[in-house]
Amino acid sequence: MTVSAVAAEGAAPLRDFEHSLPMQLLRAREAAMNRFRPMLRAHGLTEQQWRVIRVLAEYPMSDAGEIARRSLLLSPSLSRIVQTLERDGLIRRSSDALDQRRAVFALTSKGKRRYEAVGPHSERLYAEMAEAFGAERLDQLYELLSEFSATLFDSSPEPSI
Amino acid sequence: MTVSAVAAEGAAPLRDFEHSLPMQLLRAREAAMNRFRPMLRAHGLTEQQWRVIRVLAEYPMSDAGEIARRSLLLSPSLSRIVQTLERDGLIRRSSDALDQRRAVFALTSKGKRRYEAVGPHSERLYAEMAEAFGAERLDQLYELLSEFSATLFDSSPEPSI
DNA sequence: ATGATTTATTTAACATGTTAACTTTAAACG
DNA sequence: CGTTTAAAGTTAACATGTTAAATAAATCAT
Repeated sequence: MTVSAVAAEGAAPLRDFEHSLPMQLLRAREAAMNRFRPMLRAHGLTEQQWRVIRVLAEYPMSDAGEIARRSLLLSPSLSRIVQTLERDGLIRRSSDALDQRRAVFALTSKGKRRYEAVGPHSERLYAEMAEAFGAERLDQLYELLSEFSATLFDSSPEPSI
Repeated sequence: MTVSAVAAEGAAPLRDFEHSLPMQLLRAREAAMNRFRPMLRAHGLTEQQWRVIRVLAEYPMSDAGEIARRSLLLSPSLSRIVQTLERDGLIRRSSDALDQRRAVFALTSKGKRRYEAVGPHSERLYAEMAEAFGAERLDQLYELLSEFSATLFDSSPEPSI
């Protein structure tokens, strides 16, 4: 009997949650990130700081909302992270003249150098991961995950009306 | 060109990391947990506390190491969580007579009642999720994730020798 | 047995996750 | 216009994530 077959039976006892999809998602992400974190740490960055830096490398002058959305960070977390990155001289904030509520951010030259120093390592680890698992299966997994996220965001149980 | 095809080309620029597998894993997990967290919060539990309670419901008298492994929590996190759960009267700790380093934990009757109160809601949300995405695809995704984790844990770049 | 080493767990320190409340500025409305 | 409401960020408070160090008890090796 499959995992979801168990879940589909209303009368079944609680399925073994260690083998639930949310736990497998967590396990898979940990498996992936355990390869990246030591490298990032060696460059003085956390995983989340690196996500913010990458967003700003691709989309300079993003405001906080855009950075948060692209990096999958909640705004309170992002708010602290940009303070740290600014303190460390990796990013620079400037105020938007048209909307005083907004601040826009960009990498400093130090931030760009950091990005260029870390990037190749990130690429290498990703390529190793892709090779270990297989490119086709990686794509298949990626597609399934995309559809899963899209399905669940659409069918939200409590719409935020 | 596929995602991993981009990653496989050494000379390619940094792929769009928002569409990397680690980000999709994060997105998918958030999509799933956003359905569970409000319910857990209504019962006065965090996601991690609920994971610990479920382990103890299935495996009473587990020691900290076993709980940590089964709930995918690092031991420092678990150490704080069991303190909170003990303070709230949901679990009870007792010392192992054979190994004084270990403490073993079990649900109190209050903890069991909480488990029985939350369980059906958890089941229902999981079943809704399975129905929205489709049972077969859910199983397919689960299997791919299992293989992914197994592959990456095996081929660890820096063996902890 | 006793000193060295390993194992289990906790503590420390800092960063982030999560929800709620708050502040400030824009936009909407009368 | 002035008032109200909505939007963008920040702060607050507590919980967890992450790494390193510390503590204590068991095991190993003389």
